[in-house]
Amino acid sequence: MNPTLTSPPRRVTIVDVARHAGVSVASASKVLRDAYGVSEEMKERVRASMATLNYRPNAAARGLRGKTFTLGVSVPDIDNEFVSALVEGILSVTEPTEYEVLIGPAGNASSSQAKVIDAMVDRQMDGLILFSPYGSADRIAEIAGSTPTVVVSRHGASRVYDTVVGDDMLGARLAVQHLIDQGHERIAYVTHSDGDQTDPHSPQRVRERGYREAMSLLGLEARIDVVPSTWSRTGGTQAARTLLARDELPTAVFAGADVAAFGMMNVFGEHGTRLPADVSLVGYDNTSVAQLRPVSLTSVDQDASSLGEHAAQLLLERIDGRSEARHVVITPRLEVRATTGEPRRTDGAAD
Amino acid sequence: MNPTLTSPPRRVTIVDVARHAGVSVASASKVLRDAYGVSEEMKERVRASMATLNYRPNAAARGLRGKTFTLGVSVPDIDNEFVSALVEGILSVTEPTEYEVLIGPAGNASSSQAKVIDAMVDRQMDGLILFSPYGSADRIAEIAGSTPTVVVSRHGASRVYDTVVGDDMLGARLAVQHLIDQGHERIAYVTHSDGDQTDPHSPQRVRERGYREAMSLLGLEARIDVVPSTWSRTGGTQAARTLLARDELPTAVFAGADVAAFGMMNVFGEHGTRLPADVSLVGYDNTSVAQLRPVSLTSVDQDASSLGEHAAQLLLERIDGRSEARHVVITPRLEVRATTGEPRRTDGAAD
DNA sequence: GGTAGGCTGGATAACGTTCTACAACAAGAC
DNA sequence: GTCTTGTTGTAGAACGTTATCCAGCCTACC
Repeated sequence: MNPTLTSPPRRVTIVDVARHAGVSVASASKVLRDAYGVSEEMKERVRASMATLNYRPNAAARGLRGKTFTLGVSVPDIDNEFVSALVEGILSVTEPTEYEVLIGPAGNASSSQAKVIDAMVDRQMDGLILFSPYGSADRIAEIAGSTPTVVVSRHGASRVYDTVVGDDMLGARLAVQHLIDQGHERIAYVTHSDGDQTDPHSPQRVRERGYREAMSLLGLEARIDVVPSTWSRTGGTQAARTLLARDELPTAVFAGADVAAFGMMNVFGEHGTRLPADVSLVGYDNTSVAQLRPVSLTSVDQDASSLGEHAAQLLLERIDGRSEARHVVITPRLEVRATTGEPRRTDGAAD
Repeated sequence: MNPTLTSPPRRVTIVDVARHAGVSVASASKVLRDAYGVSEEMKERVRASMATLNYRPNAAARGLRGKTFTLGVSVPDIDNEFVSALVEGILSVTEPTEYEVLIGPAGNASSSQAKVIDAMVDRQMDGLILFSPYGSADRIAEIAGSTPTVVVSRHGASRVYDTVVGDDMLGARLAVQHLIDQGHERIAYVTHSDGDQTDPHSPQRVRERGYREAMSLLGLEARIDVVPSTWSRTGGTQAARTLLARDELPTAVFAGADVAAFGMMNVFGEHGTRLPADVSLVGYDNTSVAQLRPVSLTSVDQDASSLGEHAAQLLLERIDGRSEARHVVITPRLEVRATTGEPRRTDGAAD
């Protein structure tokens, strides 16, 4: 069948298209790019040749001179419901465009994150969406200097890149307020202490500030109780074990992320600690697992999908040439479910 | 600071490295690639220059002649726990290598899948891992002809690409056998009917065959009951509604995927249908959500992470030059949890 | 009827790498 | 001393595209 039996048929290039249409390569390139200076008639002819030859431009070659039409999304772990929703939002915006989205699994170490981001830059991607990146703001700014960049879920505005964040201060306040409204006073906050501890712009730190502020505002500063852990299922199990090892369990726990809350649920379940009878639990992100009926976790919703849409929108604008920075803040909302209720009356005043 | 104030500093290229080290570009390229014909002394000198100049090769340019050191993983939806585990397995193998993994969100339509796969080929990726692809076997073979390819979770061996699959026949049999052992007879199977209906190699079809065979083998062919739906949370809710609308609920449901089972759990919960008292439920994939204590779904485990490891391993071998195809089958295992139990005695013989 | 200007189309030099072919040289064999 | 052989380094042509310039040609205007 194939004239040269051994090797696979060579890919059709723009040269083949040009020859087939009887025009120069330059002209073929022009119609491919919709550039100025080609007659309607020629456009049609070249387009027809592209179709019959089944031509697809080589993105690698394109990248060398022009654009790659590729957007990179770096995420710490894809094993995160929040990330799925975010990506879905991004895709809904990019789908009608000619851009392709590729996701880089960046891991939770700042070194592996840097590696993935570098890899995306090295592949000449046209734009980057970084989800909750660990690197220093300077490093991000440096990258943004050469490649349009939008940062998601990391506070701290910049002049050189755009940001899209949920209002984590408010989200934390909503969670704490809800618990206090129900009569809780001993409310613990489970934080994420991986990555860059000192970065005041990480969601975990901002949520912590929201928690502290809400507690203080309601006269509970003495009860402030921050449990260091990580926002993962295993982090949650560890945090729960830490709490259970104490003399007295707090009456409520605000886990900074749903995943951590899930880990805690497992441990509480094993120990016969009931939710919300023995302890109330609030998560963050309102992932689809939290919405599962057997789980029914009270959680702060920050509309990941809309975060993603905004991010993609901003990125496309950046690529189109916008140079002043924009910063979008999404307002979170508390979704009350079955894991929160009134505290058990422990001290004095029996039933 | 910057000599040319406006534009960002030009990237350092191999030409800069060569000049800095006082050698030719060709030689610099040789040490970069660890190619034959360079003295130790020169290697060191060039490596030093690369380090001081902070040189990173341009992957797009590399792709034009050599390799891009990029592996593409196409997945229908990343909002799938199984996929997360798969990717994790892949990364554990590729991490020590110089290859970078990028994930393409391919969606559930066969058109969008094709688009993503094309995009990866166009970007000159060195190898492809396709998870549960929809396209025809011919189309996949065509791609595999030009780019090393490993197909995951799609049965049907090929001479031109490798495959890694769970033994879905066996998995289905394990699930059905378990239910029958507990005394069930009216066991429904919820299948996925998106995509290519006629493809006998899709997991849904193979699991269906396993289900039918197990039922028949135990004399229950009259009870065979295949519920068409989709393997997603909403698919599950629809399937559950369909079942509830019948005169009589089956005593057990084998959902072909955990996600579908989750959707069903929600609906059953709303309707006061208890698990397993009123109906037993078995999933497939043993996702981490199934393992969550409040969920505790009985499920077939096919060790996604090991699937991923095998796939990555095979792909690296392919890239290294292996040309005969290899096909790996992973043996699944049933994980019994709280959603399965003896059927309620409905007919005759009261307590 | 000359010429300025607007359209079309094409030549051609990049872009940053790889890799083949070859040059230069040294060392050993006769 | 010449010839072979082996080692180390380099020139330079790809790879597939983009984008800048320039050459025709046609029209319209003086």
